[in-house]
Order: sequence, then structure tokens, then C-alpha cells
Amino acid sequence: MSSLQLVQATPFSATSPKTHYTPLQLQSLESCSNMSELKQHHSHIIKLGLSTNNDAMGRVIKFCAVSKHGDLGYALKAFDTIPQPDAFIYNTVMRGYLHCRFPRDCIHLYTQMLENSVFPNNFTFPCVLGACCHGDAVEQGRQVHAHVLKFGYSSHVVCLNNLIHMYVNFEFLEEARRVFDRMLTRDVVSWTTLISGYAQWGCVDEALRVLESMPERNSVVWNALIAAYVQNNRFHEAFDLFNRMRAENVVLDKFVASSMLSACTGLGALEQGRWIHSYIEKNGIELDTKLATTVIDMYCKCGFLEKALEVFHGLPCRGVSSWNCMIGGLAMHGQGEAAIELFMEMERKAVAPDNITFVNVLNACAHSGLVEEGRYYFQYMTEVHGIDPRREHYGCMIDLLGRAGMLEEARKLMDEMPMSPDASVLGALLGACRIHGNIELGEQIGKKLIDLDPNNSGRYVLLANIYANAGKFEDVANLRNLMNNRGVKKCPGFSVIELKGVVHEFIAGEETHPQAKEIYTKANEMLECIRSAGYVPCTEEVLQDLEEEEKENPLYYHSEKLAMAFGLLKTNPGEILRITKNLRVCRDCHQASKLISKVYDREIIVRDRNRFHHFKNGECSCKDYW
DNA sequence: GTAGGGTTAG
Repeated sequence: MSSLQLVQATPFSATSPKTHYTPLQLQSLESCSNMSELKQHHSHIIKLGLSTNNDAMGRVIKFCAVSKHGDLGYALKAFDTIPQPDAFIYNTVMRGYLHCRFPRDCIHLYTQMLENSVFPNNFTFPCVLGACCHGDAVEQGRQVHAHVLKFGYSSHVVCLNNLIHMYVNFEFLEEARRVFDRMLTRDVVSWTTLISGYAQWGCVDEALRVLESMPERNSVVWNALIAAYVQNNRFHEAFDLFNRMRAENVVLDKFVASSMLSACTGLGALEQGRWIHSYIEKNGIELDTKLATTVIDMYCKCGFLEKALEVFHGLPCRGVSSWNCMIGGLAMHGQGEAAIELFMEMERKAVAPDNITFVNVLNACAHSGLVEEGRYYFQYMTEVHGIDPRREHYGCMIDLLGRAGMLEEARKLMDEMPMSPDASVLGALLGACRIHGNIELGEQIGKKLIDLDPNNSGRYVLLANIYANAGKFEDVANLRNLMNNRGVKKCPGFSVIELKGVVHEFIAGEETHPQAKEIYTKANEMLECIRSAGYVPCTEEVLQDLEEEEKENPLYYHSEKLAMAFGLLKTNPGEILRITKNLRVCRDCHQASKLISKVYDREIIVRDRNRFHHFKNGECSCKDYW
């Protein structure tokens, strides 16, 4: 590569004119816009006899090693010509290694620096500690810690912050805490690093304790914790924290906005999500690609597809993730054709799809029963875009074929996959066995799946439902015993409905809601009404609520039925009911929802674990295909 | 003469 070629050096001798690079020349060197300009400067420096001058060469190295249009290879060659590089030059090349993701080389250069008796300084340590993180160099990291102390930086805040960060990275939380505790002065970064460290390793409560003891909190540190709650699906706590942050008059920045949008997405809290979106618009917070994707995702997953499309089409420029998100949104709402249409538009706009694009396209096909289209795109992604199918893509295809009743073909594809099928792939096939009542294959896959994912209650429930459908109650009982022996608890089903910006949560059969009596009365009335419209309880999946069996009529009080009853009580005729459920909708609730939409003349939008159901006029947008 | 650390999608 010619760009790696060093300019020809004029031999430097003692008689060469001793001169300086003028301030103007230095300025021009620093504002180089490309490597060829830089090389001219370098050549000039050599001619002036300044090739051993660390001041001049440091700037050359800086441009090559760390600037946007630099060239690390050239920096390294130039570095080799410098007889006695100073700390600045070592630091700069080390940063170059780190930027280019060569952490091991960075650490190696650090040892050379020491061997050549060049003292590391406060700029050296952040860089080499970062290299230890990225290079998984635990032992070297500890040694660098010793060097920080030995070279006199034991009270340098930035160096110590980097030590905390490194220990957090290695999940050495006690060491991180020890460094933090010994600091004489801490800045907000010290606190944030420790708090986000606890949070990211799942010690959210410890993170909160540290936050409580912090003297002054900015939006970054609030967000470190809010984001952690969101990641752990503790959305209500994220909201509590957000409200506390607002009470302290800390401004809502784009990071917090993004986390809170995700919290709204998690809960299906559309009104809250809209409030944050309008805050973003009113306060001129820039809708960068990530934030735009988060907004679109929120509208999709809170059931407001039209608004998601409006935001999407209003974006000045759309990155691949925005397209992916919108295609995925249409897919989960069962609008397979529209998703494919959007994908074709993406191609017309010459946006290169990635593997996620195809996961979403295939999912769109699967959720809408577009078998031929799915087969086509499965081939197309490799043949036209050179994207090899991953596990997820096979999973989509197996889901697609399985739902469509082509169980043999689905199984064949699973056997042919070049990688071993994981729990989600097996889960797709098992789900198909449940839909199509294939007991033999279902039992075989179900047992495998339970072995692979023994703590996931959903797997047991799915197989139990297959047995129950087939009347094999002895097998159901055995599975239940297995679950009990292993201490696997069924994940309790809950549904939320947001009314006037307040999120109300319902758990199946629970009677702790302050208006429980009223709600249960309404639920009974609701069920009576639809019974006269032809509702027959579908009891075969009673196992959806394994723990509720003692209750007289567990099915009647599934959480989404309670949420619907509450919604009917608290809203005006004609208002849309939007409900979010953490598990899959069971057949009985699906049937009941269709009838409720008809009898009460209401549009009901239910988000379940996998997709959306728009109930209207006695029908569902999923065409009973879910 | 000059460079460093913490928070966000799918």
C-alpha cells in the first residue's frame, strides 16, 4: 500500500541547517485535511533537519495516529525514525493503537516506553488502562495500577477514574470500590463510573445506594441508573427515578429521553412516550439515528403504528437502523405486505440492508403467513446481498414453515442448519407443534428444549399445553412435578393498560387492586354479554395459569380480561383500549377479545410477547394466525 | 506544544 510508504528521508547531519518550523507552518500542519498534505509537511520537516525534533514529529504522529484522516501504519513507520520519542509521542501512538483496536500492541508499546526510561504521565494511564480493558489484560491491569501509584498519580482524578473503570470492566467490583473509597477528591465521573459499574453487573440496588449518597447529581449519573432499570425490565422504578431527577430540576437530555422512551416501550405507556417525544421536539433535542429509532420503536410497540410511520417518513435522513425498526414494526403488527413494500423502497433508496433487516423481513413473512415470500427472501439475502443466514434467520424460517403447518419441512431445515439450533429455534418449532397439534414431534422437541432451557417456565407450559390438548393428563402431571422439583416458577402473567398517562397493572386472578370489586363485577358482566354472543370458554389451555388452578374459573380472570374490564369502566364509548401483556395471549382470551370488540363496539389493541393483535368488529388483525 | 475518564437504539 502506497500510503504506508514513508517519504524519502534526506540524511540528517550535524551540518544541516538548524531551523524551526514557523508557527504558521505548525498551524498548517495541524490543519492538514489528508495524508498527502501531511506527507508534504513531513518531507519538509526532514529537509529542514527537524526529523529528530520531537516537537515537530509529535504533530506529524498526532495527525497520522489519531486524526480522522490519518494512517496508523504511517505513524508507526514515522515513529520508528524518531531516535528519542518523548512521552507525548508514546502516548499518541498508544492512542492510535487503541483507536484501531490493537490493545495488545498498545500495552506492548507501554512496556517499551518503560524500558526506554520514558516516564509515563497522567495521559499515559487512561490510555493503557483502556487497552487492558479491551485486551482482557487483567494481570497487566493490576501492574499498571501499581505504576499509577509508583509514578505519583495516586491522587490524579482521571487516572483513578480509569482504574475504577478497568476494575468495573473486569467485574472486580470490590477493587473498583476500594479505589473509589480511597480517593481524596472525586468528581462526577468517579461516581458515574462506579454507579454504572454496579448497575451493569446487575447490582442495581447497590448502585442506587451509591447514588443516594452522592452530593450533586447530573443527568449522566441519573441515566446510568435509569438505563440499568430499563435493561432489567424494572420500568416502574425507572419512572420513579426519572421523576426524582425532574424534581431536582435536572434537565432531560437525549440520553435520558432515550432510556425513558425504552421504559415507555417496555410498559406500553403510549401517553408517557408521546410526552417525551413532544419534549424532544419542543426543546430542540437533536433526533439522531439512535434516538429516532428509539422513538419509532416506542410508537410501534405502544401500538401507534401510524405515528411511527409519520416520524419515520419525516426523518431528514434514515439510517439502516431506522428502516429496520420500521420494517420490524410493520411485521409485529401483522402487516407483512407493507413491510415487504418498505423493504423494496429501502432498496430503491440504495440503503444497504444488514442481517437485522432480513430478520425483520422474514419475521414479517412469518407473522402474515407469506410462505413463498419468506422462502424467496431467505435465498435472496445470500444471493443478492451476500449475507449468510444466521441462527435467527433459520429461526424465522422454521417459525414461518411451522406456523403454516409444514412441520416436516421445518424440521428438515432445522436438521440442515450449519449451526446447532438454540432454544429460540426449538421454541419456534415447538410452538408450531402446539398450533397444529403434533404430539409426537412436540414431545420430542419439547423435551430437548426443556433440557436446553430448564429454568424457563414457558417451555414447560407449552409442552404441557400440547399434552393437555391431546388429553394426556398424566404427562401434564409429570411435567408439573418436574417443574416443582426443579423449583421452576411459572412466570406470572400480567397486563397493563394506560389511562390518562397512568399505567395500571393487572395480574391474573389478583384482587389487590383498590377497585377490585368493581373490576370483577365488570369482568363478569363482560363475559355474560359475550356469552350471549356465542362465547364458549376454551378450557384446553387452562395450563397457561398453572398456579391458578384452585381458583374456580381461572380463565375468566386472565390479566388481559381484567385490564379490558377496567378499560371499559374507565373510558368513554368509542375510545381505543390499548393493552400490553408480558406473555402470549391464550386462545380463550383471543376469542373473548374478538367478541368484546364486537359487542362493545370498541377497537382493542393488545400487544403480547411476540406481536400485536388489533381487535375490531369481532375480528383480529392476526387473522387467528399467531 | 500537546493528549485523558462516565450515560442512548435494532
